Amino acid sequence: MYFHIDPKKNTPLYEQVIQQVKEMCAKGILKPNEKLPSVRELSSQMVINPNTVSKAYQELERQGVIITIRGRGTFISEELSQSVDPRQVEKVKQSLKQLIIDSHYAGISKEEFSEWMDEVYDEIRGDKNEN
Amino acid sequence: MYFHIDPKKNTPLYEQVIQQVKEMCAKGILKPNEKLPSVRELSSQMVINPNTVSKAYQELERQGVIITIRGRGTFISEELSQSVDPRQVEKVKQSLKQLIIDSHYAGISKEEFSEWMDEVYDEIRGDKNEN
DNA sequence: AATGTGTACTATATATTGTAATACACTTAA
DNA sequence: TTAAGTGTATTACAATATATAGTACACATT
Repeated sequence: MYFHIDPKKNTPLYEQVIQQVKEMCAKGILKPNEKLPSVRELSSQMVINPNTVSKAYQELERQGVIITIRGRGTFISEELSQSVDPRQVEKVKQSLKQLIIDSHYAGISKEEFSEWMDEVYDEIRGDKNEN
Repeated sequence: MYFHIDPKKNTPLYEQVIQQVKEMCAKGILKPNEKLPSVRELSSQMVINPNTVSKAYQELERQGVIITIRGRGTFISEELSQSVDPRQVEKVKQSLKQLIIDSHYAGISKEEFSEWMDEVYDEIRGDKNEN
C-alpha cells in the first residue's frame, strides 16, 4: 500500500488520507471488497496518530467509499452510489469556478486546464478495468 | 458593489472576500484602476471586522490583483502578471485532480464537468471586453 | 483466552479564524 | 492648518479546527 504524508502541505492530515484513498479507489488501485490497513497499522506506517486515521476512515464511510465492520476491519465499498446529491453538485460547481479563476490569475490557459482535465479522467477510467 | 457573505459556508470570511473580488475582476465587473470600497466601508457593509477585510485586501495585493495606496485607497491592478508560478501551477493541478475525483464520487460525468468548465470560461472571457 | 479490529472518551497543545479597541502614517479636501 | 478618510500595526481575547497521547470498551477471529 502506498500511503504518504506531506507535512509541508497545509492540508489536514486526515484530509490527505481521505484524498489518497479516494484517488487510489477511483484509479482502480484499490478494488471493491479489498481490505484497507487497520487504523493502528496505517497510523504506524504514516507516523501519525491512530485517532487521525480513524477520523479519516469515518469520513470515508460517511461518503460511502468504504465500509467498516467492528472487529474485522475496513473494506472498499462494492459500488459507488449513483444518486446525485444536489448539494454536492453545487459545491463542485463553486469549487470549479474558483479553481478556474485562480488558475486564470496564475497565467494558465483554458487549453492547458482542459488538457489536465482529460489526463485525470484518463487515469480514473483507464486503470478501472485492469487487474 | 455587490459583496455578500455566507455565514453557513465553512470558508473563512477573508477567503470569501478574496474570491469575490477575484471573480468580479475576472468577469470584468471590476475594471482596472477602479476603486474598491474602503476597509471600514466594506466591513460595515458586510457586518464583519475591519481587520478581516484588511487581511483579504493584503492577500489580494500579494497576489497582484489589487494595489493599495496609503491614504488613498485600494484599486484594481492594471494587468495581471503573465509570469507563471510553477508552484501555483502544481497547486492547481492537484486541486483539479481532487475536484474531479470528488465529483466522480458525486455521480457527475465528465461531460457535465467539461460543460461547466466551458460555462465558467465563457463568463470570464465574454464580459471582459464589454463596457 | 489472546489477539486484532473499530470506536469512544478525556486531556492537552497548537494554529487558524475572527473580533475588539486603539493608535499611527499618509492623502485629500475644506 | 485642520478635519476627515485612507490603509496599517498592535495587543488582547475567544472560538474553532487540528493533532497528539493515553486509556478503555465492544466485537470478531483464531
